[in-house]
Order: sequence, then C-alpha cells, then structure tokens
Amino acid sequence: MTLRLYDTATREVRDFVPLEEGRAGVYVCGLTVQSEPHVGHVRSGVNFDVLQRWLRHSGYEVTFIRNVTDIDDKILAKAEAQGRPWYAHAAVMKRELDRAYAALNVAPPTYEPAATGHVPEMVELIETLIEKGHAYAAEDGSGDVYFDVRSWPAYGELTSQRIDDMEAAEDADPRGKRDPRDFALWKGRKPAEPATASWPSPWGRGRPGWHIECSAMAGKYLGSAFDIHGGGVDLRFPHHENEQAQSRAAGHPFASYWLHNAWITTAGEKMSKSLGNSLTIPSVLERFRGIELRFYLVAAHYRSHVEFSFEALEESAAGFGRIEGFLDRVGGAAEVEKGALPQAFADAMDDDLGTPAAVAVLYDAVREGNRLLQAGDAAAAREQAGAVRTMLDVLGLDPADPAWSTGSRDAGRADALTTAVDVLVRGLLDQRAEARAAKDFAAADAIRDRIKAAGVEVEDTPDGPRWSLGNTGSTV
RNA sequence: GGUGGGUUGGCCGAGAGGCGAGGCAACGGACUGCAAAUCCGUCUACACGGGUUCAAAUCCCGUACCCACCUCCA
Repeated sequence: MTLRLYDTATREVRDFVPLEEGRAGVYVCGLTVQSEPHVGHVRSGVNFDVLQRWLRHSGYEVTFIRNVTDIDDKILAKAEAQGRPWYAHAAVMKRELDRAYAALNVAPPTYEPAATGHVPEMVELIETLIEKGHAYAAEDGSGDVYFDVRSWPAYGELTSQRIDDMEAAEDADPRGKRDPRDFALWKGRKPAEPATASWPSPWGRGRPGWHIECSAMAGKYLGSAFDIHGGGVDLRFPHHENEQAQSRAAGHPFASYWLHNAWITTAGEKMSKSLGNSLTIPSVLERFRGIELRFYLVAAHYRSHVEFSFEALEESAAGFGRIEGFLDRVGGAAEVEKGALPQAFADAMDDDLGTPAAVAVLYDAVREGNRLLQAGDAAAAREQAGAVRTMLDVLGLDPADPAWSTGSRDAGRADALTTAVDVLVRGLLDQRAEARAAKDFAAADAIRDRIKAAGVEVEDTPDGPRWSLGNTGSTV
C-alpha cells in the first residue's frame, strides 16, 4: 500500500504522488508568536510532526517548513500593553513555543522562517501581482495594497465557496478597497504604530499582510510548486484560500495537497487566544509528562475533533503506562533493539495517517509480548519489544529517545534523584525480603505500605521486586 | 444566508455495506503468602424516522441536536 492522504481541496483521500520521486516538500503554517502556546497549537505541531516522521520512515527526503509569524496586530498590541518592543515580545513567545515543541518531541523543521526576515520576498511577490493585474495600491493614500478578488475567477475554489455567497466582513473598512472581500497584501504604516514595525516598500513604509507571508516563504524554500500544505482547519478560509489565490495568480502552481488538522476544544469551546480559556503547555506539563500528552494527541486521528479533558488524558496516560511497563519488564526501552515495523501498522499509517489503528497494532504487540514474557519466552518477547519500540519511534513516542530528557532543564537533577531514591528504596526492599523469607508478612506489608505512601509502587517479579513511581498523577 | 464536519458501548476513541479496532474503568478467573503487574474471559454499541439491499453503524431521503469557517485564530 502506498501513502494516501485526505486532501481538503478535493475532499477525498488520494494517493500521495510527489512532484519529484523520493522527495516531499511540506509547508505548515506555524504560529503567530503572541502568547503562550496551548494544547490546541501543539496538536497541529504534533500531527504534522507525525506526518513528517512517516514520510521520512517511508523513504522520502523531506523538506519541512514551518513558519513563524512574528509581526501582526496582536503582537503589537500585547507588546505595547507590556511596555516592551514588539520584537522582544515576539522573541520571548517564540522561546516559549520552542520549549513546548521540545517538551512534546516535535522535531524542528528543516527551516523555520520568520515573516520579518522575508519582507523583500513579499514585496517582490506583491509587485508581480500588481503587474499581472491582480492587486492594486489603495487610492486613499493609506499605503495599503489589496488583492483584487474579482480579478481571480478561481477565488473560493479551495473552500468551495462563491464570492457572492460570502458575508462581507462587518468591519469591512472600505479604505479604498474595490470589493469588501479584497484582502490586504501590504498594510501602510499607521502613525500610532512603532517605526520599527514598518519596512520600506514601493508603496511607502508598512508591513506585510498575514497571507502574503506564507506564499512568499513557501515559494522561497519549496519552490513555486510543492507537495503538501498543512495547518489547522480554521486556516482554510481565509488564510489558505488567500494564499492559494495569491500564489496562483502570480503564476505559481503552489501546493498539490492540503491537509488540515481538526480542533481540540475544552468544554465544547475551541481553545482560542481571544476566549482566554487556553490550556497552556506549561500548565498541562505540571500534571502530565510530555510523552503522555503527545500520546494522547497521537492516539486520536488528526482530522477528528477532540474534546480535551484531564480525565481523558489521565486514561490515556494509564494506557501508555502499560506500554512503558512492558518495555521496562523486557529490560528497558533503551536496551531493546528496534525491530521491523509490523505491516498492519504501516498500512494504518499509509491510510491517511491512521494513528488510532496504528496504536491498536501497538497494543496488540504489547499484549503478545507480555504473554510471551509470562510464558517464559524472553527472546520472543524481546522481538515484540523491538517492534513496539519501532512503532513508538515512528510516532515520536520512543521513551528512550534522548529528546525526552534533554528537553528538561532538570533532567540531570532528576537522574540524580532517581539514583538516590533507588538506593533508599532498595534498602527497604531488602528488609521486606528478609521479613518475607521469615514469613513475617505483616512486617513485609508494612514496609510496602510505607513505600507506597511515599508514592512508590512495588511489584514482585520472578527476578525480584521492582519499584516505579506510581500513578500519583493527578486526581482531577 | 453560504460552506464544511459531527452524533458509536459506563467513559475515551476507530471503522465506513457482511468479518466483535483499540484503550480506560468495572466484574469473574489464572498467577501471588496478600497485593501489584501480567494474561484469559465478561460487558456485542453506532442520535431518531423511513428507504435501498440477501445483508446497513456504514449507502439514500427526511428529522433533531451539536460544532467549525465565512473577522485575528492550530
């Protein structure tokens, strides 16, 4: 089976046929670095990270671009509210975003272009659009440049909408637009805005519109035609529709496939910066490990709406614990040699990144491995573990991946702490072993209870007792 | 008004005409001094009303409810 992907533009699952054999160019809309990232933002990062990993695993040489929008109205507003330059605010938020991605083992893209670093490319693209008659400078002297929606008959094709059916934005500030649906390619500088937030252009100082950023950056790093463009569903319109219109009107074929990940909502409402109900990554990470959050996100299909809850995350983490438990029992994930990927897993992934079915295959292998372990067939169990580790690795969930520890600044201390606890717990377990040998079970159980009260679970195995941090996780 | 999506067992969450996804929880059994962990088993669901079909959770028609986008948004 070959990879098949659901293309939003055609609304069907299609075979993935790259423009150039063996290579895949992917552009994903990153974030506007204006506030702390929340679970929803990171879902997109994780979903497309899985796509990237699967493409790589399938043998593609992948160029993966994820941009950063580091200048926009909200950044300017928030920076001003906090009394610091907009670029300082953007830089701080960018760092938060990087931490969040690292905490969830989202691999860095091949390039991560920032909008402010590509203004000349944007100006050039706008000039091309004006030359071709698809854009015009506002006649009201604002310095704005708009895309002429009526000049591009295909406008609306990505989201199958007709211009005449679209609601004209209420705030459609006419500002010299020929049609209220025309959108800004370039925004002339407003007197109240800081001088540093504007760049010179043929139309006077100003800054780029949001949509043109992605068109220019995708073109620069992936060429005028590329394979996959991704982002969240909300971006379909207007952002992606506009990107496609601009790029095609300028003569570039642009993306062959459009992939959109669905939302994560909380209490039925979408997580949004403006609603302020965000579940920021740092706050979730106080209660769950990054690998658990990633597993929770990967276990749902990327096109399915997820209703976030800590209860569901808790259940998911419990399930992941069973996978980790198996790897531990077999000698520790790091000691397991990665094996071949089960065909059923590959088939699931090839089917529009069917991670739920893939995870089911993962659990089948874990159960079989545990069964073999119980039957005393350690060699066969290790083989299953090898498959398990490979599957986890493809999903970015390999517990032995150093990314999980280096992401934390406290990793070194945590290791030291584990060693210290190990020595202490082992001392107690030795006492318990003596008590058990003497059939003094009351004393043995008392010791186990003391250990458990400290949050450490003990399990007896044929090779002696093992301890682990119990599910102290959160009681919600 | 236009566009797109959803409603699945106690819960989470797949599937998309026949074949019990998977996970969590619960219960029973095996194992254990007792636990824990693990394995085996039980729990046979697809919003509602029609229709098509030998066969429908899946296709068609209708109804209800929910959500997203059309404005900054992953």
